[in-house]
Amino acid sequence: MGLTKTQHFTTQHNELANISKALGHPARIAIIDYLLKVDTCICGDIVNELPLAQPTVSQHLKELKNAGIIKGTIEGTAICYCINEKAIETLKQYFDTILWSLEKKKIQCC
Amino acid sequence: MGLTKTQHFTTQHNELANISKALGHPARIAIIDYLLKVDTCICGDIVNELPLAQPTVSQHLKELKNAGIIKGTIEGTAICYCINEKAIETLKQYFDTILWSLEKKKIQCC
DNA sequence: AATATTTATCGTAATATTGCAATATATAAA
DNA sequence: TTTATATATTGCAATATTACGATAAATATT
Repeated sequence: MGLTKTQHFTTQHNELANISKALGHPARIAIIDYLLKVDTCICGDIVNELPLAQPTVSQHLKELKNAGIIKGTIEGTAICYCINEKAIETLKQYFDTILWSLEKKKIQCC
Repeated sequence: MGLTKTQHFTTQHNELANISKALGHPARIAIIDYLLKVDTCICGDIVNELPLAQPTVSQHLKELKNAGIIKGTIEGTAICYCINEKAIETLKQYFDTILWSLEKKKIQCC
């Protein structure tokens, strides 16, 4: 098979899974790291920072963009990529909620 | 190829990617949701909660366990699964740091 | 011991992901 | 207009993931 049964799960579960999946590759984590490090948003040199060929980097950027984690706008011949704060906020809140739930339960059985 | 160039990235990047990857499937998000919902840690009925066959659920549980997101101990004939707070804490801190970095930069260019 | 119950593992088919060379596209500079 | 530069797309090979039937393993119950 290899085909996720997306339609059998809730929209919220699918959305969270999609964002997480987009972060599920070291290259994409490295891209985010780099975007945070540089001062400017013009990020044409991401390719030089990563140990991957240009088409591969382009593909990873596309996936991050599709998942809503980064935003990109054309700036002449370069592309301006930056992090979409909203997506990070969503994830942070999700994990905050989990931690809050765990505190409330106070069951430490395992 | 299909083979991630793990060795070309930092340990931290790989670790974050691994945890994120483990969350990158709606079934695994649903499992976490259920673990938070139930009061007891004995979770033998996860299979009945999910729209997937027992071997598939078992496989997803294994992945969550390998990534350190859940912990499981044998309780007689059943297995006691629960969330590993530490893993969630790691993720939360990661996103907290990102948000904090974004605030500091205050560049809203895209 | 025999049976039931619960979870794990194996094997396998279908699909997805990763990575890159080659090429296309699109703008900037000469 | 030609050339250089930057990014995207296509096509493809290698590997990974998803899902499940069949079966194994391990304990509880009778």
